[in-house]
Amino acid sequence: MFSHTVEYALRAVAALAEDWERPHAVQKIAERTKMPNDYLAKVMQALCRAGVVRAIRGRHGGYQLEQAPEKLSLLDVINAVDPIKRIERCPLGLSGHGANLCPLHRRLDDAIRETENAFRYTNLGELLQSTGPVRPLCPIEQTGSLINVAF
Amino acid sequence: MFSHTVEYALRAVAALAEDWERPHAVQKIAERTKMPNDYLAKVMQALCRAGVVRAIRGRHGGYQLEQAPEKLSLLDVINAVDPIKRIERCPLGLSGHGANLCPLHRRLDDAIRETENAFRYTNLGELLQSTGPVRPLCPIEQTGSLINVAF
DNA sequence: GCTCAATCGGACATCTTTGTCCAGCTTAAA
DNA sequence: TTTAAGCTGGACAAAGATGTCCGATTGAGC
Repeated sequence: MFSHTVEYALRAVAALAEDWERPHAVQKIAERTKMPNDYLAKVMQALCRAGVVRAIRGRHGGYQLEQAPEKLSLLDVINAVDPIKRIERCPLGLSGHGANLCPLHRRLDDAIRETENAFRYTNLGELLQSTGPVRPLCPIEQTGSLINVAF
Repeated sequence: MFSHTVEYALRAVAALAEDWERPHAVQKIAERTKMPNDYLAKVMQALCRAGVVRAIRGRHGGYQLEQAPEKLSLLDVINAVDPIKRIERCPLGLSGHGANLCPLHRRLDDAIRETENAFRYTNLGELLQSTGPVRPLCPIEQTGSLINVAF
């Protein structure tokens, strides 16, 4: 239901959010999040243009979140790379409807709106903090030991 | 959020549902629903293979719903052409997680599940019958007069 | 049996998404 | 000032989604 690009963007910001006040190189993020390096580079550029992350060029540069994870909603990230489009008007282009959708498109748009809201009201900070009965963080193997990361 | 193919499939079954006990030719459906004739033909074949509609070949043939509109959910239609995929396991392929999703993917999957349910519990019959304060059916111009159709 | 309307299904064209490659620019640090 | 790490952006390749075309096949009605 969501594009690869969205999935990648979310993984990337989740990785940045763990230590958001310093820059992380694309290559490091790519290793961490197991996605194609060069494609991630494009995604990061998009996130940068959208103001979600900041690019620090030059040696020891990289990308870092523009704001604290608590201030960044999942919807911000999604809309930065692959905006969720509500159904504004009759897709059949029937004249004289304006915003009056038929029952079918009303249902579809309702579902889109619910999804939009679910992501609007979830911020990155929550995801990092969340703990539950079932272990919430994915462990990842790194140089022999297990550490918790945010996906 | 939904593919063109899904949109087309839904329009098509909505058109069939209005008079579901007789076959409708692809060309008629295409005119009615304003979509490309030949592409619709492919979509209808998919719906047929999935058991949503029945094909009647030969002269005076066409497609008709396999069941009454009340028995067909929007999810049936969607899954016939472009299945909604839940997130079953960690997309990063991290070992040792099984069904334990991290908070990010849990959120994503929750949203997908909600969407799935919204469509699972809406049937075509409801859409045709629904009347509300705002006019629920799209009027479509046909040979000079206005008639109501289900989109 | 013949004809014609209609589906069937393969081939192909086009566009978008995803993924790759690389030369050039920027900047920290030696 | 030189070097190397790292982003920038253009070009391009591969794959999938969408759209088009057309001959083959089916079956109702004459």
